[in-house]
Amino acid sequence: MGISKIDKMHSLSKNQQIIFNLIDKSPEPLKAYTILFNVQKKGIKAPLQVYRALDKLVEIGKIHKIESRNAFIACHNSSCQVAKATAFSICEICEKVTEISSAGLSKYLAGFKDKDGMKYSKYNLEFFGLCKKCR
Amino acid sequence: MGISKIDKMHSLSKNQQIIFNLIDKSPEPLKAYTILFNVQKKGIKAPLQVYRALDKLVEIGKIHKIESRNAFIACHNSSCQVAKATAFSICEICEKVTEISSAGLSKYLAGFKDKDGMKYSKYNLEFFGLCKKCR
DNA sequence: ATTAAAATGTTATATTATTACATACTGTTA
DNA sequence: TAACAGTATGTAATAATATAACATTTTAAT
Repeated sequence: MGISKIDKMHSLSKNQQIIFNLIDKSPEPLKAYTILFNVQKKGIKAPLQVYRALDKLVEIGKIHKIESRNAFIACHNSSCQVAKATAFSICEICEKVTEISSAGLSKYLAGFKDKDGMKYSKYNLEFFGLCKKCR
Repeated sequence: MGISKIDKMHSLSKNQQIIFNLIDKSPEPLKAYTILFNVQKKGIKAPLQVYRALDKLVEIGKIHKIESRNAFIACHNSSCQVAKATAFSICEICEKVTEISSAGLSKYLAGFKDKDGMKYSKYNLEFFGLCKKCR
């Protein structure tokens, strides 16, 4: 992709860093209160502290919310600097969630216009099915 | 589309009918507790009665859940008999939600395979932007 | 009539998320 | 460096969303 634009430095605050680390090393999406439970030993005691950090991390694109599951996953799509174009596959048995990085898909959706010619600035797509292991 | 397959008759139960009617005539997505408030005069008193009807209505494709808003909208896409392929546009200012019926979009997504060749049995897509009125 | 599936009614509770308010930290610029 | 604005934190209370558990009734097909 040639020389990439320098990422805006979003140096994470203490709570943001703690919560991002937890989500980033988790193999599965984490729910807010699971996160809360896991960071209480680090001094984060209240739901609001978690939600505030989650909101910010979503805003800057470090994590994504899986809307159908009310859970959060670290961004694994290097091209996604902001939370504006997300796609996931979700296994309906084991609940494994994977972020989909498909240039074709993102190009198609970013260019999609509805019948009134309206284009959209963001989207979230969740695919459901059975993962390899569960079939 | 020629002679259509006879729809399986899902005659709605009393609670299902009451709740579907309310959602169907609403110009905007309704939340579960808004529904509850509005049907209490009809004898539906508890959240669970609402959620059970909602679950069934979603299952048979009469309504859809807008996941990012925790709200429910009647299906306005004649081709969608079951809740397996849904796409919406959502205005980030006025929160107007419209179901998108695009043959091209549904064909593209129904045929989408990820990089492992995996196909999915369902999807939900939510586009975000500003509607005509809000721009 | 019997029966299985679906739907209902009711209470209690679990889970997810926000409001309100006070305080502290960070980086910029006058 | 003082003042300021923007961001982040801490804390308590509460609002909003959703499900568990159990008893009963209705529906629709034998």
